[in-house]
Amino acid sequence: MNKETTIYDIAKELGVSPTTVSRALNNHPAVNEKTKKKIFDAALESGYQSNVFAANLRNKRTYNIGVIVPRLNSSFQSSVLAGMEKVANELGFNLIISQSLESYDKEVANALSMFNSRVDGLLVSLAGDTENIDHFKPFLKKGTPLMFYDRIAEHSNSTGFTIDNIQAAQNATNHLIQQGCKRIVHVLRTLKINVYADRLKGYKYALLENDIPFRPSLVIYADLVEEAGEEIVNQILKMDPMPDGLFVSNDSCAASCIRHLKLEGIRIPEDIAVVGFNNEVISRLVEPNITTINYPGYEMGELAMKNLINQLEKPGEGMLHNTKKITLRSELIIRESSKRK
Amino acid sequence: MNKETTIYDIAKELGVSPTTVSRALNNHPAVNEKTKKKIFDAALESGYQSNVFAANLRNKRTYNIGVIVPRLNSSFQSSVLAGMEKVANELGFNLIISQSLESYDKEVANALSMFNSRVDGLLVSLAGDTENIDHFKPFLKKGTPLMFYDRIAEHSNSTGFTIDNIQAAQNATNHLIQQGCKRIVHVLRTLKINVYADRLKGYKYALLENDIPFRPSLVIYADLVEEAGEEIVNQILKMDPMPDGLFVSNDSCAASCIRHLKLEGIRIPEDIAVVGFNNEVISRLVEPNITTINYPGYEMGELAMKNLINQLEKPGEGMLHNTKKITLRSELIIRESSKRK
DNA sequence: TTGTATGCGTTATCAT
DNA sequence: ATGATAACGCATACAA
Repeated sequence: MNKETTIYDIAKELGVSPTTVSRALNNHPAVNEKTKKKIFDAALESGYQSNVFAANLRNKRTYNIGVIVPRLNSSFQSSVLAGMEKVANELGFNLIISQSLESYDKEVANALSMFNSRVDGLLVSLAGDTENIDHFKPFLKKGTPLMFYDRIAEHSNSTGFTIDNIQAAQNATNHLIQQGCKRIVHVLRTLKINVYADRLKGYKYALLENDIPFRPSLVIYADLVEEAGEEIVNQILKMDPMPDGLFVSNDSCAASCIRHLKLEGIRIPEDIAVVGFNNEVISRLVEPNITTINYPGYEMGELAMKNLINQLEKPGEGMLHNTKKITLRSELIIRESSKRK
Repeated sequence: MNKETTIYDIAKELGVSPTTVSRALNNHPAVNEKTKKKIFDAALESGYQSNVFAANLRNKRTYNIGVIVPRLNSSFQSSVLAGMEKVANELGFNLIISQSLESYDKEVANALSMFNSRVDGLLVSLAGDTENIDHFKPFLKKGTPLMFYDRIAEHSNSTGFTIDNIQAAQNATNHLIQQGCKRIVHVLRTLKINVYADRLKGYKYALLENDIPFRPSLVIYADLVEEAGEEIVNQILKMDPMPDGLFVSNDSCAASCIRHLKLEGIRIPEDIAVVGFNNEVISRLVEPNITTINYPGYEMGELAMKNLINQLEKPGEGMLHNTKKITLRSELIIRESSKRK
């Protein structure tokens, strides 16, 4: 391992001081153009590479943003991350990503690791297990910007990016009712996560609005993955009378349900009308195409990252520095899986 | 911003030297158990947090691994990343992720940024644009482990993780031929990427094996995204005579093709038998289910990360330190989209 | 077992 | 416009 070039080496080589080299390399205005040129040339020549640690040690900044996601291999989450990465990259920040795998313990460990890595800011979508967010307190105490997205901490003071899940679910359910559905099954993951709790609320509101009684037996809790469809359909088949509407909290799972319903000879949407959530690619490819809620994940990622970095650069000044909740627009996209008229 | 606790503060508080504190905190054997206990307590009490930069500045290690992917929001890539993150996390490494968005220029910029961030190792899946890999030379020169996966650099000396794309495509094509197909369309992205070049080879080999002439007009180059299906189907419809087999290089695109073929009244698999690639979730949800090649992305991510870190920890000793290519098992999964008998 | 002194590479302060 | 110096916080060679 040959020693690396430092500003001292360049300084010695050119007969100037390290300070001047540092200034030149950082485009400080108060340095002669000719000197600057010389220094840049020498730096290039020698393959000089700025040592970020030394710089960080002084600056107390890392230009790293941490992101904690429930899982990386989710259609929605990877869209969000793509949006975040794009913005971060453009603004000169790196993304450190870790997954909680829906486990509170892992989330705590990841938060600690992010804290020790001294990320400049942190974006989090909470794990399903998480009931308190004390593990993020060190960030707040230190003044490190912390924001949540999608699965947000309702009762914290941190900014959260969401869609209006209540309204979205209400729209979805209302739409099913308008199509003539009277017994609508709702499939969600867990009430611990705000996202699903809100959607259940919206579902209930819509029923109420239409004088349809809420039946707890029509709410199914399931892992919203492709594999869950079969079991969900089994439960539906056992219901008597059979439901005539199905509102599933994500599209992959809705697609899986549709597939298994069809295998049982049930017609979609005639026998059961189906609505999904997220507007994943899959909703446009299965047959029939799935009515869904467009959830702008990529845009949410961009927006969240922009705001986080904005707060970083201009503390206390950013438009959102004391905003608690940013709600993105989402809308119902009606397709064949629910269209009866 | 209140000043942070350092080992000096703890040292002063306890009347010992900073050295002792440093040693205690790092579990150095040569330190009295009682002293160690005292120091740990004081550290906990004061909310001491080790400064990674100062440590890195000395150690010249970051415990950060860089990953450059073509895009984050891809079903395959996010599986790989999930596998990588799991292993890295368990072994105490952070993941810095950036996307090239298939652009050579962005890849170069990202590589530079990773280099400046001094990642301990780098994992790369190349952009579609990339024709040379000189931008990774600094890593090699410095001795930073560099490995490729999926889209590997064929003529470099770096380890690459792949599946046998030639064999996989050959199997897929052979299967279609066995189902009675004589005019098989192959859809791929670009020959610049080894993955697709190899698959085209496998496709050709299978034809050759079965005395079917290779017709360049049956090879379609397209962006393998959901949106591309319509245009691909348009091209197919113009072919005379109509093809009777379709081998698409990923499942989302295959699903999209199937959808548009069906909209045109073409029966799958009777009129055209279809094979996809990757064994994405979608392949099990559309109708008919898509015959595909199982590409173990998650496992590839795990394996690549394990090997990279292994090389990091035991330079020159790892089982793979001088291996050029690791090939994972992949297999043809036959489903309804191609099954004629 | 513990401590002293020094270097890691950069940048901010102050002086020239 | 440039330079000398100190400080960032840690870890290690060497000394005791």
